[in-house]
Amino acid sequence: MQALSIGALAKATDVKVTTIRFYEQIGLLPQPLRGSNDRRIYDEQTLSRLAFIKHARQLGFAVDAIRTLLQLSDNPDQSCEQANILAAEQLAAVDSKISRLQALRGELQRVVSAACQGRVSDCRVIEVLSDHNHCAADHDAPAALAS
Amino acid sequence: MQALSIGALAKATDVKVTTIRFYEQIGLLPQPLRGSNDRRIYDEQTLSRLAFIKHARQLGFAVDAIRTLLQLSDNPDQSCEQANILAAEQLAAVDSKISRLQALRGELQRVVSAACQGRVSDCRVIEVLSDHNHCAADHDAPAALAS
DNA sequence: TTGCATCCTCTAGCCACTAGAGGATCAAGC
DNA sequence: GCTTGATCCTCTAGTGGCTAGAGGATGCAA
Repeated sequence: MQALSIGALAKATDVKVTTIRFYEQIGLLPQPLRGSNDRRIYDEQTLSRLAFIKHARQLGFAVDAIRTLLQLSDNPDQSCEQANILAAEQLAAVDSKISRLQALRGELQRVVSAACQGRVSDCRVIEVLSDHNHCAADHDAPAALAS
Repeated sequence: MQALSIGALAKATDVKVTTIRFYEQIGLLPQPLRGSNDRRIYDEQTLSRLAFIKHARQLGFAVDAIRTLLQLSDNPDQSCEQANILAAEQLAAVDSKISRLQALRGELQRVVSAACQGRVSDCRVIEVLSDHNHCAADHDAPAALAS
C-alpha cells in the first residue's frame, strides 16, 4: 500500500492531474488525505477507483451513470440489476449513434464525391449544402451526436 | 420576397427561435432589419442562409467550418478548393468516429452479455469495468466522441 | 379589456473537462 | 546555501453549441 502524489496517480492511470482534481470536485473521487504541505496523498484503492472511472468514461458512460456504478461497486451485496440496465442503455445509445453517423457518412460521401475544380458558382459541395432536396435520405442527427 | 418574423423563420426552417438569435450573435446570420417595435424582420435570403447552416450542422460541420462555407457561398468567384477540403475533412472525422464507436460497441457488447442476476460481488459488468485487462482490444475513444 | 402568444435583452446553465493566473513547495545539482 | 525547474496548491474562466429562465414589452383575437 504505497502513497502516491497526484502526479504519480496521473501517470499511473494516464488521467490528467487537472482531471483528477475535477473528479474529486464533482464527488467521483473521495477527498484524499493531505500531507503537512497540503498536498494530496493517494493510496492504491483510489488508483483502482480512478482506473474504473477512466474505463467507464472510455466506454462512454456519463458521469451520473458512473456515479451509480461506483456506488454499486462499493456495495457488493446489492443486486446488480441496475448495472446491467446501465450497460444495456449505453449499448443502445452507442448503437443509435453509429447508425446516425452511418447515415451521415453516406450523405457526406455524396457531397465529397461531388467535389469540383472550378469556382464556387459551380461547386457541388456548396450546392448540395444549400439545397436539402439533394439529399437521398432524411438525416436528423442532432448536432451533439454529429459533431 | 416576403417578410418573416423570427417565429415564422423558426417554423419554416425548424430551427428554434433562441438558436436563430444565437446564430446572429456569433455572426453566422447577419443583423436583420428591425421593425418599429424592435422586432427582427427576415427575408427569404436569410431563410436560405439558415437552411444552409442547418443542413451543414446536421452533417456535423463545426460552426467555424460553416463560417468558411458561408463565406465561400457568398463569393461565387472564389475557387471552391476549400469547400472540397472541408467536406473531405468532415468525412474523415465521421469515419474515424464510426470506427471508434464500433470498437466501443464490441467492448460494450461483451460487458452487456456478461449480465448476471446475482449480487454485485459476482457481477461481471462491474468486474469488467474494474479491470481493463478484460478488454479484448485497446479502446481509447476520447470522452467527447464516445458519450 | 382580457388574456395569451410572441417578441425583446440579458444572464446563467449544460457536459466533461481544460487552461491559465498567481503563488508555494520540493528535489537535485553546483 | 543557492539556484533552477518540476510539481503542487486554489480559484476563475473558457470550450462548443446551444438551452432555459427572468423580467418585461408588444401584438392580436374574442
